[in-house]
Amino acid sequence: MLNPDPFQAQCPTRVILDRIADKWTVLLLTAVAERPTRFNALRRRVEGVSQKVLSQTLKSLERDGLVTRHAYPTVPVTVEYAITPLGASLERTLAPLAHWASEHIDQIAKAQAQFDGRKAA
Amino acid sequence: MLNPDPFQAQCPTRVILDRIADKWTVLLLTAVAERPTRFNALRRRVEGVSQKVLSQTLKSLERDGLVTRHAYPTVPVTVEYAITPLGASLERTLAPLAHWASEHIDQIAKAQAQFDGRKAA
DNA sequence: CGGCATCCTCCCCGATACTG
DNA sequence: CAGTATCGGGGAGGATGCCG
Repeated sequence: MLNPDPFQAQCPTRVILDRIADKWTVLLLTAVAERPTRFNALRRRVEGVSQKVLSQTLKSLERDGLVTRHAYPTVPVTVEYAITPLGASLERTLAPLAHWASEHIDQIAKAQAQFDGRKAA
Repeated sequence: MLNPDPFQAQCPTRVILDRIADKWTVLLLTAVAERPTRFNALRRRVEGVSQKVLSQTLKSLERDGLVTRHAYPTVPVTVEYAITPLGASLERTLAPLAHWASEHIDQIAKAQAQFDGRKAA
């Protein structure tokens, strides 16, 4: 069993955090959770993600069992990514963060302005 | 008002995610939320964080109004970091992630092993 | 359409040394 | 004790080109 202390390197919290705390993972998990989506549709949906990073991120999401990848033998090939039950449960625990963000973004901006103002003064 | 679509670059979700989705921010927020803590105590509590990155991360947490920094004029100086109400509310929305992590870490490990097994085969 | 390979750049982060 | 300054490596991630 892993060390449960959330501040030790090998505890579950740290391991999960190291996996999802990057620029795109949470965003893509959320996007795929909405509905099954094809590669390029995902690329258009999530503004700013490059093809390479999208591919990489989806692959590690697949590896972790959070999304599935299904290739249909059409011409040209169609690839659809979908959420798994495991991924959906993670997405549900992350969803409140989006709500928190919209409700508190103004407070953050205000705090930053105050902090920067004190520095300049 | 900011764009509420969570997949556009300037929406609150993206802004917040860009701020907290790094290696140490969530961890330090959680640690400080437990109790007010001094710099070196924090450093010992959170295994593996370097002095420089701890200092940087605390400063940006302070800038965002998520933690406070209070210096006591002792000799040598004592500096204590504490959570703010804003920081506490963020920490509460992040806390379920730690629970999710301990409950599902085994499933993730299993999915990874299966994925890697298929690749090798 | 959905990738992989390659190259390259930036900046995150660690190590070390020094300061009030 | 609580930082700042400096240096440097490595990896994340962007741009481009090619392929099934």
